[in-house]
Amino acid sequence: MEDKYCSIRLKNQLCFPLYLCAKEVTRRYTPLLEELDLTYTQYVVMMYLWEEDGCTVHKMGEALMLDPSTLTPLLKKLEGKGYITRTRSETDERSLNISLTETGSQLKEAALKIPEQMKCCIGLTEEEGAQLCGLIMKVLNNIEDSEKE
Amino acid sequence: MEDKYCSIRLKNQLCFPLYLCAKEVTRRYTPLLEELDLTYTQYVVMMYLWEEDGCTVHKMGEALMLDPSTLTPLLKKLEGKGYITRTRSETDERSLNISLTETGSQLKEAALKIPEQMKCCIGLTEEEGAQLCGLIMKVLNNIEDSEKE
DNA sequence: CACAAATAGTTTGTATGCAAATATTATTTA
DNA sequence: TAAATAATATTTGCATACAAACTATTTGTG
Repeated sequence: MEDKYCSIRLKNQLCFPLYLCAKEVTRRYTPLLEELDLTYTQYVVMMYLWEEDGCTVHKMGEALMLDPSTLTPLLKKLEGKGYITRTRSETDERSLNISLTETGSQLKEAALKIPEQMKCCIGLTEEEGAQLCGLIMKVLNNIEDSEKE
Repeated sequence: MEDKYCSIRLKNQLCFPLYLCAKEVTRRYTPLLEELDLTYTQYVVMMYLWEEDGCTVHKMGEALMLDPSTLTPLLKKLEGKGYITRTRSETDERSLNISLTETGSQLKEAALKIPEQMKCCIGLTEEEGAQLCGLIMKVLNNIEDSEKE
């Protein structure tokens, strides 16, 4: 006999393990990042800055898909730690330039060990990782598309 | 020439698209769940209750991997909406029994349309979905194992 | 040029999430 | 059985996240 409510059973939702996995991976980062005095999101922001030093809040938000209202307090915290500076752009007073301090820049060295440690925790082969990443990107793209509808 | 900092580049992190994907999927649920007056996490809790009515906070937390300190305020909100009741267990005064009200139970009907709508947004084939789910479960298990170390 | 519209950040309000500390009740053990 | 321990939920503190409202600045337009 077919269960009418089959579709709404927790174990039939893809979203739930996805949600759990992201949450647990993030949680697993926490103790590793303690040494750098960074939270997970702060770590992501720093990774972005190590590649795009001097960007604006807006550009960072686009790249990381983070709302400016999420970034503002987070960037102030990073400024408080002495990792970045926040200065109004001279060419456009609306924009805020986010730049690494010497300390923030050098933190990159200490951060090098993090990916290695995490790779062990996640424990996928190169191939599985690529496969997972591909599927995730597909979902991400589909989600964005479905929003325009 | 090999880049020393290659491993720490944002695009080489598996965690980042995973984090983004979960976040975006959750965000995508929000407008759909508005009709049920539920947030995403509240929806997950309700799905659990539709299968495990009368459970305790502890048992729910184990199953959903949510801290009791996350569940307490959330369950109070669901109680405020009239979807559940929270009553001390008679056999063990430490435990709290979470039960669906008639309204909460009937909400299941309206919720039936949610998975269908989401499946479209996510846009994976049956096979891709299963593959993604398998990989995610593998990561989840590895993470948990790595914690015992 | 003046005013409307757009852009960039900030603030406020609501909802997670987890860790650590706390309170209460139940169980174990000496 | 009295004291120590364990189990369960709550409270507190901190850190995201996003939507909506707001401020300041810049750009587009009649």
